This record gives sequence, structure tokens and C-alpha cells, in this order.
Amino acid sequence: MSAISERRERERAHRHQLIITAARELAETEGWEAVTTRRLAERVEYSQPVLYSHFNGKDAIVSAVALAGFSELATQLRRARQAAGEPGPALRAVCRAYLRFATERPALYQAMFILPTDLTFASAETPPPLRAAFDEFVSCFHPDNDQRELFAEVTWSALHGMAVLSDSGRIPPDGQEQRLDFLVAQIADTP
Amino acid sequence: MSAISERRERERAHRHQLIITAARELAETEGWEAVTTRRLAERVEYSQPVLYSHFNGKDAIVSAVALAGFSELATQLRRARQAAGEPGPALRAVCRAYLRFATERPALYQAMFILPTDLTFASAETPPPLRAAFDEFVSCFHPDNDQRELFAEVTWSALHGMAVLSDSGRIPPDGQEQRLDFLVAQIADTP
DNA sequence: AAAGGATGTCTAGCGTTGCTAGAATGCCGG
DNA sequence: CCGGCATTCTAGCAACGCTAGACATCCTTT
Repeated sequence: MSAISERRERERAHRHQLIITAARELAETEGWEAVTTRRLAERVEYSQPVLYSHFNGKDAIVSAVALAGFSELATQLRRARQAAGEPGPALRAVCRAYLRFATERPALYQAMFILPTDLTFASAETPPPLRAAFDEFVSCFHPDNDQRELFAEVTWSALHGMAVLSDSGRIPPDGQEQRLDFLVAQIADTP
Repeated sequence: MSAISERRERERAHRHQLIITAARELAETEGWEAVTTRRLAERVEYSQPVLYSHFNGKDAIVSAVALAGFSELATQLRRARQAAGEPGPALRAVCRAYLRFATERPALYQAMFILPTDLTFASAETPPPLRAAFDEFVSCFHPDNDQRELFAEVTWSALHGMAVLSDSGRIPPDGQEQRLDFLVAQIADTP
């Protein structure tokens, strides 16, 4: 309980975060396949095994990056929704912000939705940032709509499909804007 | 040009197919992470390097499996669409068939849409089976609708998102039926 | 204040991966 | 029958995630 051990704990927490940001930067600049435990250890200027004193394995590191991504996504969506004001245009704004996030931060998006992670979704112990991001979609629908969760799930699914299929070249990346228009138009006009 | 060399060529083609089906079976029973070049070679009772005389690498093998998957998917969708008859219920039938395919053949679906492959989509040299599967969605909309490709892209995206998010537990797998209902209802009622 | 114990970090290495070079084997044409 | 070509195998490389055990460093206790 001495001051020294407090300092060590602080340093440890600092290094924990250092690993996460290093992994994220490496993934964003060179892609996730370049994020190996060796390169990551070299980057943070420690030996390989220290990674395993902070995380259970590589998946846990990816999960930590993904979690940070969900926080960021949630704030982006919230900002877009609040800037739109009315719930009508809000849906469009949130959807657009979502797709922008996916295209501008592909590595982060991969960690959140494609790579295997330890994160648990749609459950009691779902981390708050995940829930927060999802709730932004829910908030785009009227509170007295008892199907808004369902609507949000479908909207999210469609956006995710568009993001990932266009990113992998399975649908032409150009048409993203038109697809967004069509999707929002179809989803929005509901009783 | 002798009969012997013809036989060898025949055997070679046979072995080519053997590798593909072995990879597929292994993936379907134990998952793609169990499909290593060593296990695959053992399965076809040849040494490892023969795989590389047939395929450029592991990705090419996955691509071959994915291509077979697209053929199968195309016939499934076509069957569903033709059984429905009218273009109205056809959309729902095709969507349902798509989701069924994704859940019943997860390994195949992964090869087609998630794992890295050499397949090129939405291009001039897109393999016919890919185009055929996509066209089944297009055919669900009226021929004089000049946006039917766009509609098909969005529909496909939404289904893919639902399939992959529910498979990875990111949305509750139970609600799939309701989500399908909602999606079809929203997409279908268009001028 | 020195010994003992706990904590933390490193070097070294294990088993597995995708992939390949070079030896060995078998078949064809002259 | 024999040289040359094609095919297949054995053996191995570099890189991967991960871990055991040696070393060092600091804290506590007598």
C-alpha cells in the first residue's frame, strides 16, 4: 500500500493503455494481419510475455481495441443524432455517421465486427459502450413504438451489410450514397 | 497426347475436385480454423506440396469452396423464387431461403462472405455463379424498375448483416424471423 | 540492516502455421 | 535400353501465438 506500489500500479495502467493504442495504431496503418505479438511488443518496447500479463491473449487485445471503438462510435452517432434534432432526419444522420465511421476507420470497424473477440453482445454483461452505440439507433424511433428495438436491429444489420460488402468489394463502393438513401426511405416510412 | 497422359489429366482433375470437397467437409464438420494444409493433405492422402500444384495457396482453395457455395446458393434461391411464383411473395421466399442457407451451411457461408478469397465481385470477370446468385435478388423486382439492382444490393446487404450479426451473437438469434418480416415488408412496398 | 519472499521481466523455446527448395521416383520418347 | 521430362515426396524455413523457467528487483520481516 506504499506510495511506490501505487506508482507501479499507475505505470502498469499506463502501459496497459499503451498496448491498446499501439495495437490500434498498428492496425490502422498496416492492417490487423500486421499486428503480431512480436511486433506489438517491440512497439511498446517490452518483451513479448508482458502482453500476456495484461491480456489473456491476442483476442483480448483486439477486444480492448474494439471496446474503445464502440465508445467512439457511440459518441459519433450521438453527435449526429443530436445535431439532426427531429427524429425524422435523425435516422438518416445516424445511418450516415455509421457508414462514415466504417469507411474512415476500417481497422477499428474490423475489430468491432469481424475479428473474433471476447465481447458478449445482447446480454446482461454487455459492456456499456456496445449498448450505448446500439441505443443510438433505438433512439431514432418514437418511444411509444414497441418494436423500436426490432427496427434498430434491422437498420443496424443493413448498414453493417452495406459497410462490409462494399469494403470487401462485393458491391460497388460508389453506390453507397444511393443505397443509404433507399434504405432510410424504406425504413423511415413506418406507421 | 497418349491415352496415358489423358488418363493422368483425368486423374488430376479428379484430385482437384477431391481437394475442394475435402476442404469443404473439413470446414463444415470442424470449422475453417481446422482446415490447415497439413490436415487437408492428409485427408486426400497426398503430401502437402501437391496442394500447391493445384492451387496458388490456401486462399485459392477457400475461393474454390466459396465458388461451389455460390452455385448452390443460386440454385436454392432460384428454387425458392420459382416456387413462390408471383414477384410479390417471391422476395420473401428468396430472403428466407438466403437466411436458411446462411444458418444451415455456416462454413460455406463464411468462405463466401467472410474469409479472404481471390474472387472478384461486381466486375467484368465476376464468376457466373456469383452473378447468378445476385440476379435472383434482382429478379424479385419488376423488370421495368430501373433501380432494381440498387434494391437488390440493399436487400442483400441487409440479409447479410442479419446473418452475420446473428451468427456471431451480436443480435439475438431468436428474432431472425421477425426481422425478416419487417425487412421484407419495408422493402416490398415500393412504387 | 540483512535475509527471505514475492513480484515482475526477460531469454529461450515449444508446437503449429503457410509455403518452398531440392532430392527422389516414375514415365515417356528416341 | 537409356536420357530427359514430369511428378511427388522429404525436409526445412520463417513467422505465428503462447509459455516455462531463469534472473533481477523491490518489499516485508526479523
